[in-house]
Amino acid sequence: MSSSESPVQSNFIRHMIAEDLAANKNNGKVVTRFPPEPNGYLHIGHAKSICLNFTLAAENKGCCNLRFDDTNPEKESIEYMESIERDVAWLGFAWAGKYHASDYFEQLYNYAVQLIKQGDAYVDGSSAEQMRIDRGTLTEPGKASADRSRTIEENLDLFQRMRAGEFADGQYVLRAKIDMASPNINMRDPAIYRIRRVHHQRTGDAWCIYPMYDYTHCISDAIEGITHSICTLEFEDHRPLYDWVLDKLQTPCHPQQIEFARLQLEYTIVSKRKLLQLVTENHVHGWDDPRMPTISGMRRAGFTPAAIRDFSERIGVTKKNSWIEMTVLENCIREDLNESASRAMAVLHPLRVIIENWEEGKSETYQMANHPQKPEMGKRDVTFSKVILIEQDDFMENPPKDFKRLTLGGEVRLRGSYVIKCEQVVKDDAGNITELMCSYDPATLGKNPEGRKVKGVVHWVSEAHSLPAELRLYDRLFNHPNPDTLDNFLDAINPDSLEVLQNCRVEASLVDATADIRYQFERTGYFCLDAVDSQSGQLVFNRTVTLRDSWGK
RNA sequence: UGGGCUGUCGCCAAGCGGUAAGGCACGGGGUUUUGAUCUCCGCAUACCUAGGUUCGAAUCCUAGCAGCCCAGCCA
Repeated sequence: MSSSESPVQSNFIRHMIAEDLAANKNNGKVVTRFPPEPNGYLHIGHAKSICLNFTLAAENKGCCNLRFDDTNPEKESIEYMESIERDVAWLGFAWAGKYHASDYFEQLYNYAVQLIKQGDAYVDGSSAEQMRIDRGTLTEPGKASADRSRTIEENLDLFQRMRAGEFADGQYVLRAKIDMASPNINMRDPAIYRIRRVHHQRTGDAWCIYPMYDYTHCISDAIEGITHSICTLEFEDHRPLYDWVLDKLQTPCHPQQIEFARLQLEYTIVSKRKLLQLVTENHVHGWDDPRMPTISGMRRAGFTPAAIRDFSERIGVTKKNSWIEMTVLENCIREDLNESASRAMAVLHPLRVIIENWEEGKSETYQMANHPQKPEMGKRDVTFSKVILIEQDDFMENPPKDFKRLTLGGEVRLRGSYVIKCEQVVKDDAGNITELMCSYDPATLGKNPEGRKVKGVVHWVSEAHSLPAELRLYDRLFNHPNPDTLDNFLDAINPDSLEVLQNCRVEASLVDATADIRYQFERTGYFCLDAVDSQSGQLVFNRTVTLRDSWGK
């Protein structure tokens, strides 16, 4: 991990683990797991969980497993599993073991049989609708199903026949026998197995009954010897069930479930359902669209694993629902890229500048530092010639008072090159500025002009020595801080979340750009080559984030 | 109105009875051939509220108030 990452700070889970270690609980071991359901792509919220689980294990000389919670084949797929593995690895983490809840289906079945034998589970023929009614409400206790008193023998027989496929989907369900009057609704005899004739991506058609999350998760944790089972707040009410199952069974161990608040980031959504909707309804161009808060989208946008890890550490871990401002994430990527990105020059909206007193056909090539504070990052060639391109808004005829760039009759420094002075503005019939006629001061290459101060610095490329490129400028996908609070989150989509600039010109050194090299296009932002659409001769760059701008363009 | 959880600066967050860390944001100064970076300074007599215990309370007790989660054969 890069040294730019923040030092670790205390949080309640670190405290708990430290106490467990001090008490020699779990023989001093720390084993965690990241347990995604493969029903979508990983997003920034998952990154928080991934970083938490892997980091906690690593800093305590423990290990962390990757476990797919694949108990609902209706929504899951191999494509999602592959993307998840790719993203976790990309974030920089190595799992100790890669498991699937489906690896445990046989054991899970045997444990269920055990529960039935103990009188702790029963087969219920109630319809889903009836079960819902019998469950009661938040303020009223539930009612027992008639099947609750079925004998153990009958339950055993029925459950075995459920597995054998003798019944229709939904005809029976296996329920834990706990307490229909519990104030905690999760304890009112929750279903732990359902009949579903769905092809499973890993077990094929071997099973027609599938275990439910609450029953599966705790046992999977126990089988893997997980010590600290970290999950999000909404599972807090499920902890009594987690513990109940493990208390009833002779599992290898009894992990401790710990809940923390999931990430909520302003101006984004992390609901898998909504993310999927953005993709299927083409509001974005796929799961890896750089505007998506998915790991794959952020990767394509140019985010670095180190920045995401740093972000996860900075936002902290608590049980408090909170909203993180976008600036925190932006600051993380800027901080990392400022250190590591090579500088280059790119002109987004070109304006021709003719250097009148420069000899026709002559060119000069300089070496420019790839990083102003890091000479070890080397240099690159940049060529200057008679016709150069600067940014349109780096010139103003009627500038505001604090304008530091080029004006008619004014001077400006061309970054890494000469100071030029604007002598004349050339316009077309419509009054649009088409060209600037300028002069250069030959005494200003590598040194300041004598007797006067030039405060503005502007980036540029030589028209003849630059390359055409498409630049994609991304802005936040939503223009509302919390789209989820709207009746329709799609109403919050920012119509200007993507601006495609087709006529950009970038310096020649960028022919060698690859998607994994990050650049700072000086004065405009951090960019990287688009991994999907860029081709040699047709460069496409994605803007990761702008530079901080205290002047406010 | 059942149960669970949470409440420290605009946004995060440390703090665990000894007198409010840090980050982001914001405001101001300096350096600068990126209006970037870097750097310096400022930014909660105050910890949801009200009582109480204590020499001393954000930390303990009591009572309120506010917010979040739970009634899938989803996870």
